[in-house]
Amino acid sequence: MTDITAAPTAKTVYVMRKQPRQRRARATVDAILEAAARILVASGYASASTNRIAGRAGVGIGSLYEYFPGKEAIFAELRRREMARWYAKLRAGPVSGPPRDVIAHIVHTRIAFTSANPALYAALETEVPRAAVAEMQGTIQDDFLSLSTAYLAAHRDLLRPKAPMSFVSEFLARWVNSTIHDFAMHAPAALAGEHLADELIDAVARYLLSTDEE
Amino acid sequence: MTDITAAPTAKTVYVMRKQPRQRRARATVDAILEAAARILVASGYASASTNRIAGRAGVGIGSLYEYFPGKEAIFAELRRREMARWYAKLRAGPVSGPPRDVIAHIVHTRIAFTSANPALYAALETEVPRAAVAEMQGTIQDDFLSLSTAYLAAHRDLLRPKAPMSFVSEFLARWVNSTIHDFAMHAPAALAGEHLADELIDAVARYLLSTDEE
DNA sequence: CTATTATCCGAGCGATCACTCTGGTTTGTT
DNA sequence: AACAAACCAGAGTGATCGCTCGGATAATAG
Repeated sequence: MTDITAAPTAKTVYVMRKQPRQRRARATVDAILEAAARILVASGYASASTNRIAGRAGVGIGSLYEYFPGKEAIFAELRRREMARWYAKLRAGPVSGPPRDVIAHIVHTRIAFTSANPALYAALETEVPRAAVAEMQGTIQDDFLSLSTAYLAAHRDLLRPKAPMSFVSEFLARWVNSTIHDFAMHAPAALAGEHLADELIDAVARYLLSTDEE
Repeated sequence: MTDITAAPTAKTVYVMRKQPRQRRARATVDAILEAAARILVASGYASASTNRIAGRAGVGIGSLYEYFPGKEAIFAELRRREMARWYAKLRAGPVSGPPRDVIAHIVHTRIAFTSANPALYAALETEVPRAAVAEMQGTIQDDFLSLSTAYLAAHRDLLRPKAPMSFVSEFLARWVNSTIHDFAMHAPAALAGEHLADELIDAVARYLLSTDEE
């Protein structure tokens, strides 16, 4: 006599069971992740069953569960790797220097990251339940934020907004990030054009700095 | 001999099968939608099965399928109703007049809408697969955009940006919308404060208008 | 009151799901 | 060569899923 209105007990484990040690095993994991990405893009999260992923990857279902405790963990790992790629690129550019250059670098990097594999990015952001990646937003996203905060603090004298520095920093990070994200979702064609980057950089600069030139 | 790697045939019908005609039936539909919302918020989209929704709503599973062709249609309808509420509020305020007033009205309305039922809003936006609501983005969202476009065109002489008007309009709509959305998702506490609205209005005004005052 | 239409119900069906378990194969070590 | 550890495989299991169908009940029309 089970109560159908009750919530099923969730396990919520989003970490890999173990890391592959041999080259062969690393290839297996990569194949699983690639298959998961392909199915996700083509058919959505709901139809990306573990059996189907394993089948497409050319590995046994047992091998899949050797490394991943469940379906969510696969996509969490997929997203983790994508994010790491972005953050590396972000760190590679000018993270200190004239504000306009830093702003431009961040905007361009963010757009480039989104454009690299638009379909996968969109699917990861919209199809995969947020719970599966909630933990990760406490790592990389926070790093991004603290980077922004540190930069602003170092250039405090140039800044116009009189709201608390901590808020301005968060406001900027979310603004840039979410706007590009929104374009990527609903108007991906605009990512390739020049207007988006130009206007965004312009808007941020006008908000952040006192208007002196021109 | 079925191919496990193949995608299952999707039906993709997101419209109600029929509208309830009697009062009794309208109550049934409302109960279903409310139960769906509650379960979605409490346990997520994945565990919001049709059987569970019907059970929680206190109606037979057969009644549910009398009005909805499937699970997705329920949440599509739920979202449709939420959106209609927002758009009505938007139209109720000053949609013409001094730019700063209009900007402020849009920002405040948008924040208020998100704050009305934060948990439901968040769940609808993050848990429900986008495919289930893609069609709707062609109706209300477009209305919002055309409203914005019309206003800008009417005040062309005041505007500073030299990018094409059509782009500026889209840029603004996405910027405001996505920024508030992002705060609602990841830092809902900030919605209640004054900084978000103030800084957002300020940033938009500085971007859109020539800096004269101060 | 009768006929018709609208509404409601829930047992149960076929499909699919996530995941386990047992046993075989490859790789590395000594 | 001998052994252990890492890796791979996939048939099968129990649970759950979305959804149908046939018939009961209530509202409305004539």
